[in-house]
Amino acid sequence: MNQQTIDRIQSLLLSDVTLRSRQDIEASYPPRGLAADAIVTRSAPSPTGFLHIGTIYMCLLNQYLARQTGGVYMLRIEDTDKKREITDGIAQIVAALNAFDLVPDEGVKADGSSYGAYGPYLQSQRRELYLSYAVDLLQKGRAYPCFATKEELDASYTAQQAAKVRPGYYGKWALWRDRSDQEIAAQLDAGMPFVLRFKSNGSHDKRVGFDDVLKGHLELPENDLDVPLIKADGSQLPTYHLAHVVDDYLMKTTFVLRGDEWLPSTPLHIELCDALGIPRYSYAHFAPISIMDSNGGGKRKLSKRKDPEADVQYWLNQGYPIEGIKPYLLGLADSSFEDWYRANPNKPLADFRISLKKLSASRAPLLDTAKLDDYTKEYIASLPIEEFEAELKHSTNKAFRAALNNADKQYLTAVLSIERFGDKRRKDIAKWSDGPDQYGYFFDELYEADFAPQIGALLEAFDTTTLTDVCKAFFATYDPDDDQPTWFEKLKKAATVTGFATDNKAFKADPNAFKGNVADFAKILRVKLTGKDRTPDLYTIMQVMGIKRVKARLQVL
RNA sequence: GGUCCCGUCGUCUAGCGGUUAGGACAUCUGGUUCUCAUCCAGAAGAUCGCGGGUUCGAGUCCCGCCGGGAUCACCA
Repeated sequence: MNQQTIDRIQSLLLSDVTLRSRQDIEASYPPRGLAADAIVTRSAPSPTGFLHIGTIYMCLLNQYLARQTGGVYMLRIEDTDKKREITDGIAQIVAALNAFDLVPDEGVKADGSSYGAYGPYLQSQRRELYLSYAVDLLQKGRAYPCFATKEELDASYTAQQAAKVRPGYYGKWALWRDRSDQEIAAQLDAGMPFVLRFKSNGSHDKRVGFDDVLKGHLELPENDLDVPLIKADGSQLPTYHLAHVVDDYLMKTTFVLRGDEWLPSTPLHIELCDALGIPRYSYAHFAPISIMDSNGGGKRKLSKRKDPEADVQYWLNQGYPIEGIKPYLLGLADSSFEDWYRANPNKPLADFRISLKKLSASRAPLLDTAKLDDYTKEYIASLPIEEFEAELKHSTNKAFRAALNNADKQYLTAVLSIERFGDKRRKDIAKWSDGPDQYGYFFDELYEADFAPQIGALLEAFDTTTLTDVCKAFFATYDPDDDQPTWFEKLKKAATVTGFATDNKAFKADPNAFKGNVADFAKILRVKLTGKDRTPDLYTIMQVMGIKRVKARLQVL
């Protein structure tokens, strides 16, 4: 292209922004003056859909690495694809980061406004910056306009497949790379839109080497693709590639931590850095969270489309406590976390230091619900009763919430105190949505509505007379003032009277001689009282419920 | 298909030339004078993807193969 053509392209690119010299721009992004080993990270999600659990994972990693080195952790919103953007995308991201205590040192707020000295942190507001660098490339002969239509590109791709060559816009397949000034002028005269492409000097047969922080020294084929730099969709916004290289340069990112799906495009980013004359980045490509395919397809990357689990909201809606999810994610990132967590139950999670060595060993962390449940059960069991109560009262189950709020304060405390102290705490709640099932039966309205209907099915092995006899025999001697051993002695006596075995050996020797054993006897009482066959200790339940309620539920009038 | 990454119990992993291949979660058994959970004790579970080398000796180093994953958009 001659200078005239170049200048014409430039003025088209700069139709509504003023060109800033790189010197001018770079002067307003001074060095950060941090210690040499301080890591500056950024996470750069795009507001294009629900918030991916992988995004939270990435932010967590970025925050830890920055914080533990006295560095800076930034949030940059990559809103360069206006077609896919959703309306409250940014607010969603910010809210989730808040909830997970991953608030960035610099970044954007829910309303999209930036905070921090290296902003703006919203890419759509940095357009003149990208355009200035794009023009720099254009003037240096490292960028050119491409007027190829979708159809032409598709045809090219088809031809490449037929010829069994590597697909892509490169070399002789780069349709507009070597067009004459006349041809370009003709398109421009006709007012055709163009995409500004990078003019690659690389060769697929040569290799670039670089040291990945996590994967070690890598030798990849050089980039030879003339990728789009500035879109032709009318937005004049950059593609990820240009944006990444420009932003991280200006924002002084020292550590580009990103999912390893980016590995193949790293040679391109290196070439872009070289073409722009800026230093190459330190890349840290980590393995993204994967999942076991429910259709027997084996392990694969979490998919936004196929896996509801990929959506952070999926976990939050079910009431998984964030304080339980976070340690789980930390364990995924660094396998030494589990030991640390156990050894330091009272230290804040922020005290843990993620080791790069361990992170690099984390190859394909699998989202394992059973293990997550273990973490969240442990967390919920460890909660002080006041917090436990407060969280349960946030339940999404309306009736349960009402029951808790209307309950007598003393009664509620007694209910929630069951097996919540000492070493043998109950660990049967993994998520807050489990609350109604575990505690609902203590409240009469819920017992009637949700639990009593189950009784028949649970006790179908016994005939009605037996059930009546059991309840009567037990209640005849029941005294709430009895201590636990006395209570149990009486229970055994009642069991004997109604034909149940109290000697398990005798029962096992001749089961037909009895209606059941003590366990069966207790089960009848348990199910009558709670509508469940799995509950905490029966004695305590009766103590908490009070004699009136016990009597009513055993239906002994 | 090209390119790259990866390959130790069901799952996540420890391992960094000599180990009875360790742990966690899950599973199972027994005990904790009532169920479940918890807790305690214990069990089972890995021919370290396969085949060749190098070495006195290989999960650990080298080569080949196989398998899985990622990527090849005006999406990030």
